[in-house]
Amino acid sequence: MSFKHELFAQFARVGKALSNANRLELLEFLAQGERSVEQLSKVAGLTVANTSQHLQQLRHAGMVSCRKEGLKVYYRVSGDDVIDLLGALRAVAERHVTDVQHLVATYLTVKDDLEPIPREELLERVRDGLVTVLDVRPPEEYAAGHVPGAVNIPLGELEQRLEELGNPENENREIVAYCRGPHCVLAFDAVARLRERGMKARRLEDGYPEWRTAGLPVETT
Amino acid sequence: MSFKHELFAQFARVGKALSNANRLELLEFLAQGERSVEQLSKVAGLTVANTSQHLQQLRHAGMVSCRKEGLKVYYRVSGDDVIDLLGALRAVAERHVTDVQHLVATYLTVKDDLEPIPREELLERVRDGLVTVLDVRPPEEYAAGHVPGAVNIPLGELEQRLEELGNPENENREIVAYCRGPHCVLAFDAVARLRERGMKARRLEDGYPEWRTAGLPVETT
DNA sequence: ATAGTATTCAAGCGATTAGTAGAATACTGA
DNA sequence: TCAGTATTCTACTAATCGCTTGAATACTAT
Repeated sequence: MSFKHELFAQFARVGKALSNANRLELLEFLAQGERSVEQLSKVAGLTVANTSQHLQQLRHAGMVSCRKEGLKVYYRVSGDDVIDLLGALRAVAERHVTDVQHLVATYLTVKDDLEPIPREELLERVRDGLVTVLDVRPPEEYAAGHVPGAVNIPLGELEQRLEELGNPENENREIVAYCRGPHCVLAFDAVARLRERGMKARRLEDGYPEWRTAGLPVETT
Repeated sequence: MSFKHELFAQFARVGKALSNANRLELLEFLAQGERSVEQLSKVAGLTVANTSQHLQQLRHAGMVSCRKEGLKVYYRVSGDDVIDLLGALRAVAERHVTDVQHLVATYLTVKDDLEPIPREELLERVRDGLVTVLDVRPPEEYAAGHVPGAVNIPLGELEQRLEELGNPENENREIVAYCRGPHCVLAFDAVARLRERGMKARRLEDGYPEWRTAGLPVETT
């Protein structure tokens, strides 16, 4: 009978790792690919020491692994099952925590208007050459892996680099934007801006990590 | 940008619900079906007040719902996505927390010897009438739902009621036992005992909640 | 060696959490 | 109405958690 108790205690250790907003944010960044402690601390707005401590908690919970290269230590999620877990967590929060629905409704009012496109559908259209895929994440994240054929224009440079997207002969070609995940605001923003310019733009239903773990093809460099 | 932070804070609320061993145990029982506060407190070995408090935390995280009937309040998981989340948590713990592997190896040394059978395979064999399915959970849980055609013999009564399983004309008929979930010891025990008697017994890979949420047929009463 | 950099460790604080115990609430049946 | 029962609420304590600060470690380049 103590076996059972021990087992639940170990499961709870993984649960604990998920019980803090900053750790979840770190995990989401790690889901994009390998990152150093310093990068992570910047992006999450935490001190380096604090970030390091969170990362070690995640490591004890078996959710991330690390590798040392020279001075730097690079962390990564330790398997696709971790990304699945994050997805399941998100799903429950979205469906059952009314505050999340409220938040999403408040900040992403245009959510339904953006007509998100499912992964499989996008893949088909890419194969048929019907769409231009736009990756609005920072170049480092794009370099670590992206949807095949996607054009990388970080959100901040979108306005200046519009011509990279447009095909003069076919100005109504559809653009599908994606970013880090289903709640990342980058893609929402991009679609809104493109539409302001009269372009036909939609959003991928989720982000790059989900694309990759779904076993769909990816491209690097 | 505060949107993002708020969102992670809400996800963390769900994570917090998963961060305590007792709450996870309560959730596992709830995954079997509806239960009153008193039942839950008994089975988890907690005081009623404490159980009630845990349940309310789970409710605020949107993981359980409740319904009042007369004096009693019945709790239940608020959707199949919650069961998926528990499964994902278990999967990560099993694959990455070495202590879990150690625990399982120590207490369930026979795990591999029991040749667990996957859900789909069992369903086929049941259809072909090749196996006898044995549900070793308590009668209340059996009544709330079980694998079609399964015989219910709680573990404690197994030795006395062996004849309900055996077919005199075909003593080598295979028996597949299942219980609450992949780490519940009931089915392990049952298989071990049946094998001691020279019977051909195996274990279902996971338990009843997983069977049900996989969309496989269930039977009640 | 030495200086510089990335990360981890250790100690300490305020805030949060798990649990207990006892009172309060809500409902049922006599 | 009143007694009995299931659940929830309200303090309260001990333990844990998140974060900060400053020192320690590990590695690189000069």
